[in-house]
Amino acid sequence: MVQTEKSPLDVIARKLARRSDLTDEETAAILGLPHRIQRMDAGAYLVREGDEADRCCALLSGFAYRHRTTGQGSRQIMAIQMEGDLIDLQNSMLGCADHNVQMLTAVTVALIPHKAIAKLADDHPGIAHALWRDTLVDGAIAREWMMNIGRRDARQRVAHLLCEMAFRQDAAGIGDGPDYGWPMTQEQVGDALGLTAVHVNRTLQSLRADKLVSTGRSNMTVMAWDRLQRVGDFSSAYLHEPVRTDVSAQIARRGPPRMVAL
Amino acid sequence: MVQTEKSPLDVIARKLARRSDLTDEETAAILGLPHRIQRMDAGAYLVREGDEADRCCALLSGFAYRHRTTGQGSRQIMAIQMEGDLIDLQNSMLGCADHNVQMLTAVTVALIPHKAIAKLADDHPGIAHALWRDTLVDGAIAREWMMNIGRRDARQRVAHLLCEMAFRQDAAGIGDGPDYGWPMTQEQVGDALGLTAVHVNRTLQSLRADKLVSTGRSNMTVMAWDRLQRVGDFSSAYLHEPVRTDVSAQIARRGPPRMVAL
DNA sequence: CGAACTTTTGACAAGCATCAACACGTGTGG
DNA sequence: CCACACGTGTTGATGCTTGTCAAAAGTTCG
Repeated sequence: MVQTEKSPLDVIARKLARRSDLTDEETAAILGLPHRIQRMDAGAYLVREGDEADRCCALLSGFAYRHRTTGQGSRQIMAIQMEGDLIDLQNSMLGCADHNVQMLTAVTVALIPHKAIAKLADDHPGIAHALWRDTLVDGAIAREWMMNIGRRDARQRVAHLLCEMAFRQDAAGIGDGPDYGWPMTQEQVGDALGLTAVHVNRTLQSLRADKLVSTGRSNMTVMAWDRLQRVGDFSSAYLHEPVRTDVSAQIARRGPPRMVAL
Repeated sequence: MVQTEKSPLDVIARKLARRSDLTDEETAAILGLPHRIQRMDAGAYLVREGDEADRCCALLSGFAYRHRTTGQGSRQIMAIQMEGDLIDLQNSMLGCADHNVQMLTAVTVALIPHKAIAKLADDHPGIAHALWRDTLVDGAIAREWMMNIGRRDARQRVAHLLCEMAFRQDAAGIGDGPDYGWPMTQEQVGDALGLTAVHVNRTLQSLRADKLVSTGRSNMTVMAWDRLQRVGDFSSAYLHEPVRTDVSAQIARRGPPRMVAL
């Protein structure tokens, strides 16, 4: 792989390369994308529903989420994004934002004009393919959430979300042993899972009482990965991450890894 | 537009052209895709979860659906597909099927090797873009379903699904006045909305009693489009169909159109 | 005409929502 | 340094929406 002296977009290239093969030239093209680095506070909006979205955002650190509200004002969180994710491809490529993108924690992002991305895709079929795959996986995750919300009870839903957050952080190389970031309030968890905050609270207490996991302000610790996985009916297939013996396989076999440097 | 003597793939090209501009050359390339026409019965599987999916399927007539089951055996239907839809792009482009694709009615499909589609996308940036957009819209629909299931009550959910079915059939040019195809059993509706068949039954009865809609074996009639839309909290924005004065706008203004020839 | 689905009905149970307080930690300004 | 507001987590009491179970009625099709 090309070793361009640590472009901030490196995280993005690596994320895409996890699921698609990129040539050195393609990697270089991604790293050369015009962008503006920016810090944003927790709670800040990147885009609001209805906006004309003309830029796309690469998350360099921190967590963000995508959500929408019904006519009656209840909110549905549709996705959690983390380091390396290209967020708002959905909105910016379709022109008009059909949902909000908001920061969950303080973050640093790279803002990229959507035209530059479209051009990149036009010039490099391999990148077009990689971006398409990224969108396909995004859809797969959405379908899994749909199943989670539609067909599992509260205990399963919460456990499933915990599993996804842990697994994805490992895959992104930002997990730390059995400890993971847990940037959501219980109200946000409720809005992601179709539950009320009160019920999430009780459900989390039950999971903690069973020594499956412990959750704190902004961190969680997975205490029994395999049991948590069973309770949450979690299988990582839908995330379409390559199976890596160092991390994922280890998780699958016997719990969160001690962590392996990337 | 190129008038190639009615290739069966014409429906597909038209669907893509609804949301993306295609040059004559690109249209011709789509129509020239290698394919095999096949009839399938209601209930037949195109792909099962876990299969290696190496072909993609274009729906030429009839309805299909995509679904998955939890570890406990309950089913979640994730999408309904109709004439003109490219189904199983999701599975075939990711290699391994993460959900089932099954026919809802008797259908005719065109089976296309996924490699031919990948090559088409590589050779024609405009087509790559169109396919990507199609996937983006698929994701937008998934998010709307997520919100429907997670944050709306049974009455709203059912009404919303009815609206979506009607609207999409109009957009695809297969609607007929206030009458539309309604290919789902109440159990399937339940599995799509995260409800039980029994509750769907009661909910449909309530909607019928309120003279919003009438549903029969395989058809439905929208009796009060604007009220149904309000009850279902339905706004067609997420479908990202171009606003056409002949059909969509008319629906938005005063109910299902008398139908306009395409 | 009978088998297999579907739709419909009724009685009852349960999971989750709702409402309302209270506890706790954190940051802010006096 | 304390007082206070504010967001978040926690608890309890209560009730409604929806699920469950079971059976009957209607439909489709060989």
